[in-house]
Amino acid sequence: MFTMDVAEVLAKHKLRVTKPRLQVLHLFMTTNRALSASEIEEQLPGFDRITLYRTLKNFEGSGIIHQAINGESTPSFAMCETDCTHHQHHDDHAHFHCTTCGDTFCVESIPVQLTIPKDNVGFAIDSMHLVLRGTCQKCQS
Amino acid sequence: MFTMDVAEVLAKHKLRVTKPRLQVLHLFMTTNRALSASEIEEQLPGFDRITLYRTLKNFEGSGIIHQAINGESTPSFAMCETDCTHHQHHDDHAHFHCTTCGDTFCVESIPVQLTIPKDNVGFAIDSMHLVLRGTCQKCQS
DNA sequence: CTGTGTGCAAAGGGTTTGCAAGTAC
DNA sequence: GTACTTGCAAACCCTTTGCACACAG
Repeated sequence: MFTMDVAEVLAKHKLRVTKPRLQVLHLFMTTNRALSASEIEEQLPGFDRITLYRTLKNFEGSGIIHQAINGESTPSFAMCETDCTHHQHHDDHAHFHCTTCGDTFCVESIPVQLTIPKDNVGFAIDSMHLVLRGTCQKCQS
Repeated sequence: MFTMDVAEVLAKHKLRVTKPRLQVLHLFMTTNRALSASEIEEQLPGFDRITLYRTLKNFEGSGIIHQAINGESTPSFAMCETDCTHHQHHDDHAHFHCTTCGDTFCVESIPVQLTIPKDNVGFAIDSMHLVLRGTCQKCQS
């Protein structure tokens, strides 16, 4: 039963196992793209919106999900594929955003690593994000 | 007098020369970083907020400014360094965002070009954005 | 003169905070 | 039992829309 796996993930990250958290985490574990708060609300009718925002913040802080920077004003989140600690996320891949349907996908086939010389521009770079925008396969009629 | 240059830019993009547009454009032309709507409001006390949003949208549509994707939920804009047409912006460089002070800078020394194979992931890629996040020189005490 | 731009009010969407009741451990 | 979590209300940005007046060309 799926609840077992989902609960284990919560426990591993030292989060209390509650129904809202199980619902949201299960959704992420069965979705192959990044989700925004409003998309999650559509998938979980009746889910309390405030609880959702707090859940997302908790999951992100615990390293269960990472924010997929996609150039939109409303943030999307996706599951971290490997273990992430609180301060070091492993979202070292590009993200693609379809400007037609609004979906955001992790593109793990395009890795992103901190290869830029860190000091030749005077900035201390903590993270790099590669954002691809265009039209996804489904929307290419 | 600076007004001359600013007005010329507006005229070149076939925009009517009005006081609000001159103010906003002058601010962009004398600022070496990307600006959000709220930052512009701070710089231009008394400026009408609605007019500001419309001005930014007009400037972006005319290719005078481009949106600097920086991973924040509130968009920032910077001047296009070369001529941009309505549909093809030349913001082909990385953007750095300081997570301490919130400033966003264009990093023209790091070019970004559409070199990714366009079809090996099923996406038709229209634009690529490289976002660097960390601490700017000023905030590195 | 004509069409575009401005500025005010109002509304809309996303997100956060305060607090009492509920629940995981 | 205790501390954490939920869920409701309310508030808080940021941004857009409608409309009358003003102004650039």
